[in-house]
Amino acid sequence: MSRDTTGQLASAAAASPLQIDLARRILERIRDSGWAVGTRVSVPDLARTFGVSRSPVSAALELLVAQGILAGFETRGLQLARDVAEIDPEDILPSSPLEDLYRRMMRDRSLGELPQDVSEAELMPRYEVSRGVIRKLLLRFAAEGLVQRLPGHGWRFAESLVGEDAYRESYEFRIVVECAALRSPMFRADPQLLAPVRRAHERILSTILEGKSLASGDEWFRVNASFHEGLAACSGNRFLADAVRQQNNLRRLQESAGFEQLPGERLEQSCREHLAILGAVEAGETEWAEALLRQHLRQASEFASPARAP
Amino acid sequence: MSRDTTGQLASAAAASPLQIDLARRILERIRDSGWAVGTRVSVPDLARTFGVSRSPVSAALELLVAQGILAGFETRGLQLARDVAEIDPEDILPSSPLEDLYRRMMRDRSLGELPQDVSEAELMPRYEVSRGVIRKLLLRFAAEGLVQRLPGHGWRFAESLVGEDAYRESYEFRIVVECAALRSPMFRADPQLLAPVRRAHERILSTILEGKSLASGDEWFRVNASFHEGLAACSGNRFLADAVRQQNNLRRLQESAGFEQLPGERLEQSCREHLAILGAVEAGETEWAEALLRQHLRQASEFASPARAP
DNA sequence: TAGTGCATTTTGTGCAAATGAAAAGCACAA
DNA sequence: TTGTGCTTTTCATTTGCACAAAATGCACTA
Repeated sequence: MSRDTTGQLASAAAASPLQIDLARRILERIRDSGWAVGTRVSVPDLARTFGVSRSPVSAALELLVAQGILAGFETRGLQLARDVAEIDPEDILPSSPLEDLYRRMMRDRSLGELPQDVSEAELMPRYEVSRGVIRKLLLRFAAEGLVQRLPGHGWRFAESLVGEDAYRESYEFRIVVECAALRSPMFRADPQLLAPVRRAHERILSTILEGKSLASGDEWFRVNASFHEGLAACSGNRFLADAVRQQNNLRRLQESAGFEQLPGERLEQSCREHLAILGAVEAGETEWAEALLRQHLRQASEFASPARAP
Repeated sequence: MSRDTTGQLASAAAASPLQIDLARRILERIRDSGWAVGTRVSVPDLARTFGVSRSPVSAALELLVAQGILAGFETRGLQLARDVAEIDPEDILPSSPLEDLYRRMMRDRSLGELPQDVSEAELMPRYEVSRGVIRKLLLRFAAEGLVQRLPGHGWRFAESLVGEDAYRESYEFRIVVECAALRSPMFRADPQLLAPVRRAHERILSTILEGKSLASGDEWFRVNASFHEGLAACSGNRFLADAVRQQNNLRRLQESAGFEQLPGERLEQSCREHLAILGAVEAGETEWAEALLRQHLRQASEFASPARAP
């Protein structure tokens, strides 16, 4: 059976971004819920969970079948075919060409290979993609404040790409919002929300302690995001929760485009700090939790000015 | 000479948005610099000032010529033909159909005539515009946090501020964010930013004191928004500023249904409170300003649970 | 020397058809 | 009932082209 460069089955029809995304989330869900081999996988159930129709879910499951993670029952339907604890979603799923391009453009700009002012027509042949793709990317950059439209023709990159300014401001904002979340009068530690977060942290911590490096940097980013979003969600204030989620979304791509990796020790420390904060929250000691959280964020910001951070 | 419904010369070729925008800015520049009738108007000079090429500037000047504001020299070139102090740019320049549609959609949503979840295909026939236009509008709403893409198909409008909970949460969020803005270490009272805000408040206040009612409810909304956004902008933290702006957008969505009127006395009080806060900020007494602001927001929230508020 | 008017080139937008993907419906099986 | 497998329908993205608008160059003049 022939495989292409990314290790995917070449025979599979091209998967849509939504399908790939769903496949990843389904995989994570299976892993975090600890399903046993042989468990039935229900399409309508997953479709409800993720708020989409059955079509893309079916296609996503097909991807997983192609990877040998799922298999058909003898009669019909699908079941879990093997243990997924050791599987890293990033390794087996195709990566989006759009995200690759995003990183590439960002790198090119920071290396000075792209001028400050660019036109769409200039970028099209350079990256060998259609105008639509370029537009989409530029709009995304613009939403993140990394680029802005010039009147008339062209776009201009911001002075500092991932500049220290933006970093400082981002951390300041997060301290404000997340601490306010803990202090909110409606704050309630929701075990159903926080338990999976705790499990994910414990899993990561044990991975580190076994001396293995993390499967992917992206994994830590996700767990980190789930921690902060989970806390904010407990605040009972949708706007605080939204603000935290928004920050995470904004930073996701920039982080993954970053060059420096977070050293293992720092990662371990972050993980422990998160667990400590979770402990304080679950014990109802929100003031102590707030102090820990503030300290955690401050350290993180000092640690990594223009680098990835917890 | 025939004129269309907006009072424009019908004969003129359709002007592009950039041209209209330039015409307005040129007009404001002429007015604010107090040019005398007969002053020469230089195209390359204006082009440099606004960072565009000469083409759109020429076209913008054509618009002004058509309005009798500029006239050709006998030989060549253009000159100012009349005093512009009394001219309101809004009155003479064509208005963008996109802007009108933006308001219309917002109003329809706030009145419940649009469902929370919409598809592009559903909006196209409803507003009788092409997909491109719908798309552009939805992207704009999305950038303002009023709408978000659903996975798969469709878009979803943000939870509106209906209901006690949402209101309370919104005020809690604003207190957190705006007070943090005042406390930000990078906070600098920028006169260039705050002076127009102050002037607008004084204008409104004097209008009230003369016993006249406000020109439009929308006017107070805009001034109010500019106050809060202006303060946040002084924080030097773009995320704080964005968060405030987003809240205002949400509120605007709510109020574009626009039936509730703020009683005159409450409006006057809000106005005075704003001015007091501005005074404290300009005097560098940010702590006092913060106390005032917190009080102001708290009162506003108590005053108007499900109604318009400052 | 800077500005104008016009011509040319470059760049971006709008539209419609074609393609691809998701939603919705239905018969049937466990 | 709930889930599956398939089909049909609806919806959205892509693509290519025609057109509109902005940028640029040049000859000419005050």
